[in-house]
Amino acid sequence: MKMEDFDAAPVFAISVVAQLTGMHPQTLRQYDRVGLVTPQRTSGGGRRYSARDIERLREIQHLSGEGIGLIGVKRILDLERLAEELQQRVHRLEAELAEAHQALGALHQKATPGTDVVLRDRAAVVVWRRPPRSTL
Amino acid sequence: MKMEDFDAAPVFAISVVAQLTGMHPQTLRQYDRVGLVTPQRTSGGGRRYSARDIERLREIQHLSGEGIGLIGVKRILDLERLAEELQQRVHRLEAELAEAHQALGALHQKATPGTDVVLRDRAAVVVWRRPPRSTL
DNA sequence: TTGCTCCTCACGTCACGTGAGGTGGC
DNA sequence: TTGCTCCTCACGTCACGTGAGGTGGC
Repeated sequence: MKMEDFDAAPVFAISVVAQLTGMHPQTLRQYDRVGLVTPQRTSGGGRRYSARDIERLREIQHLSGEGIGLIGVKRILDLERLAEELQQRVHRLEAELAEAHQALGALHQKATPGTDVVLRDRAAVVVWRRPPRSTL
Repeated sequence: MKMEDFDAAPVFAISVVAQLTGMHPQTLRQYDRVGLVTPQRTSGGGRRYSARDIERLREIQHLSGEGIGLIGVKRILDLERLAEELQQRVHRLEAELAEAHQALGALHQKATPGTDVVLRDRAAVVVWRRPPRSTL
């Protein structure tokens, strides 16, 4: 069982979540109604919140405390998630570039004298063959 | 003179902006007061809006029309700008990686037989030297 | 049964757009 | 002067949190 499963497990009743977060149960139901935090349901209809739900509630609590309305909160959470994803993608790409850069350096030592390597910025790489002098 | 200078030139009086955007002059003053859109001022104290200001006003108009409050709008505009920046950075990095990738391919043809190149995913690159068989 | 849950309806507060009212400088 | 600008104060509307009131299932 992966850790994510624990985070997503629907275990907390609404009263427990209300105590944990200090939020009014009606507020939690309202958030559910507008689709901000949608807990799982028991067969009887009771809400069961996961640890991830609670974490999201805390983020909402923070933004709402700054005076931001629910529609705005939803948009902001989406945008923050998007920005986080992009940030990670940037990090991954930078690592791959550094790797390629290193590989190029190593390979260059093995290349024939007729080939040259130029590094632009930190990472951009260009390869060209010197025109043979004999033909000029 | 660069194009940016035209976009940032403070040329529109508040009445003109109100007509252009269909917004109430008082609303524009309110946005100024809370720091959402801060136009330049004439020496007499009059507001002068730039084309960029008006563009920002239209974005605000759109978000506000969805029922998002001013504080939320400010946060969202900032986040959208951040996401856009990151997106461009991703594009640039991907282009650089492709360039490095191509360079590696070209260089590889010139490399000595003792060196090898491995491409992971679309871009990750690893270089290693085969262990000499004679020593095993 | 008791304590929890569900739901809807309603009220208070606050944000925000809009207007009035009075002022001053091109 | 006329038309524009500035500002503050105030009102109406709406979003949102909170509460009451009545219901049903472990």
